[in-house]
Amino acid sequence: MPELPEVETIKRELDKTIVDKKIVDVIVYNPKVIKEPKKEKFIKELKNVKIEKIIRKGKLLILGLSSGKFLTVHLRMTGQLIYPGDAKKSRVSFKLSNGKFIDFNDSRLLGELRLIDDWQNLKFIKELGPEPFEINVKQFQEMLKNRKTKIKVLLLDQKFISGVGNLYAVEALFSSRIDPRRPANSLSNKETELLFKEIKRILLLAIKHGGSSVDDYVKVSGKKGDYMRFIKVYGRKGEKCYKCKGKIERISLGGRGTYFCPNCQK
DNA sequence: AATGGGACCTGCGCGC
DNA sequence: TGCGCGCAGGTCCCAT
Repeated sequence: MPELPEVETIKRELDKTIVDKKIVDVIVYNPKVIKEPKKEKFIKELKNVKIEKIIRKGKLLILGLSSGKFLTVHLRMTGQLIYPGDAKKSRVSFKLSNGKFIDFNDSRLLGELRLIDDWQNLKFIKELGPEPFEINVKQFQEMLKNRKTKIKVLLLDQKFISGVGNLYAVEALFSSRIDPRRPANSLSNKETELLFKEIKRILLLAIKHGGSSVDDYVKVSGKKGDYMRFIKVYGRKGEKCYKCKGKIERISLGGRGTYFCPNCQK
């Protein structure tokens, strides 16, 4: 699932491949993924427009265009951006001035494309919490102080902190040895400090390795990320904990699958 | 504020 | 083998 490291990986690849290229045509195979404006206007306003820069905010990609508008891309679960694409099984394909395509694939159709005047006015952006790299440990501790929500659920809340998804939340809690069910305000200063450090360490390590290809995520090149070999608990229900040889359990928290080692995480 | 549920979606893996 | 079902998770939305 694309989280901050996966989206950042894509951002960096787009910087190298499609920035400064012009969109000459837009082919819409499934208009469902276009949230605004309507398909016809979407196509018309993207033609003959240059892609000037790529911005990432949390898990959202924002393409700055020469028209002054912005194309936002949220991959949700199964979205992919592929370059060069084949414009065959995509949902929307953008033909560039060099004749190549950048494809937006999305098997589950949960992804979102928007062509808008000002991305900073998006509700999603206005409500977005800070990224872990934008705050210090004191601020993180302050944010947790009065929250009774389970720590795992809070880490997934993009309004609280942005960029962390299910996989990295679970991994950070494991390496911090914190039980995901603990109320956020029950964590000691020492624990919150460790957790904060581990979140940042794991996100950075995952960026370094091009993200985790556990579901549909692939890089813009179509190649898989390489973080899977660092995964300690995610998806390992019933398997042996690498640390204590105990059994990894899977429970549901906030409707999300949550993997942890009951022996190591207290 | 916390919590739990459904909705959106489709492909996959499971049990029978 | 084939089929139906539940589940996967990011986000929004609603009810309590």
